[in-house]
Amino acid sequence: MQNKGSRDKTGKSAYRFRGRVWVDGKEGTFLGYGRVVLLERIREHGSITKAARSMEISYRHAWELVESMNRQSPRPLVETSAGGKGGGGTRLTEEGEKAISLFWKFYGDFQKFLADDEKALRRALPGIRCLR
Amino acid sequence: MQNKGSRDKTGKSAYRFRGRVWVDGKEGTFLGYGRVVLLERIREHGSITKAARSMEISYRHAWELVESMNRQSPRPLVETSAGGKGGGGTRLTEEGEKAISLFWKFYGDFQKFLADDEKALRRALPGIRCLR
DNA sequence: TTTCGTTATTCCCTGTGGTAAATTACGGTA
DNA sequence: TACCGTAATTTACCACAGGGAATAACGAAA
Repeated sequence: MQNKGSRDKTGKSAYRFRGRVWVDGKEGTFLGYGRVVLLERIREHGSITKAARSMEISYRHAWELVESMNRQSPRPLVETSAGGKGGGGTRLTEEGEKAISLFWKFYGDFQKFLADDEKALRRALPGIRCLR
Repeated sequence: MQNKGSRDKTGKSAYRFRGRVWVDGKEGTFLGYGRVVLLERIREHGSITKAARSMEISYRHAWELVESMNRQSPRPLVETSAGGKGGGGTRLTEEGEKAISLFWKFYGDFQKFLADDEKALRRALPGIRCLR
């Protein structure tokens, strides 16, 4: 079968410039997309359990992410308490808020870079649409 | 133990802004760092077998990457021949050369973005060094 | 002291991406 | 025709990240 390759049915290039960004700490990933969404869900729900359910990840996984973030920050992004009223809970610290806004800034800049660079590369290499 | 968190022994922030970029085609990844290095090794060695060995990946994996790239391009990036003198071999096409230079341009732009944005974010948020 | 819902921890299971190895196909060359 | 080193393909196996379930720890309130 003939390979239509790089174009979709509209004739536009089917290639897309993609990527991911994250912030590394001393033991690997410190902040990434999923981690920051988790922080936001924790702020919203006040518990790791509910935050995990809302993201459809296991409590175990969510807890490990929280632990990893807290270990890599001089001050925890999240404070937990087990037992007590309502069984306990989890609350976002000021540090956590700052981490969220820092990451979204980074993330937003990156999305803009992707769009701009794709445009620039298409302009610079007219044949890019088919890698010609 | 006290969590030293975000600084290394020099007092500089231990956080690093990282990321990956790739080019998506119609069945997922089309070009990425490993794939492009593979293309270069194929150009250098003239065989998938030797290219794979030089990268310490399995022949199977290398072959799948080549297949995937060829399927997603209107013209193959790599041409293979089985049998014949020397048992056959693999050669990079003009299309393959273009793919390599396109990706490295994209990759280089991204590295620059990472450095610039890290600098900009540190300037914009003075407390970023400790997420303070 | 019992209850309750959460955090914290452990154990087992599984899907998956990959390697390793064996086998076949290939086609020039001697 | 036999040989050779590669491409192509199949099968078996393995490592491990993550899910799920089970259990303990916790501490305020009734």
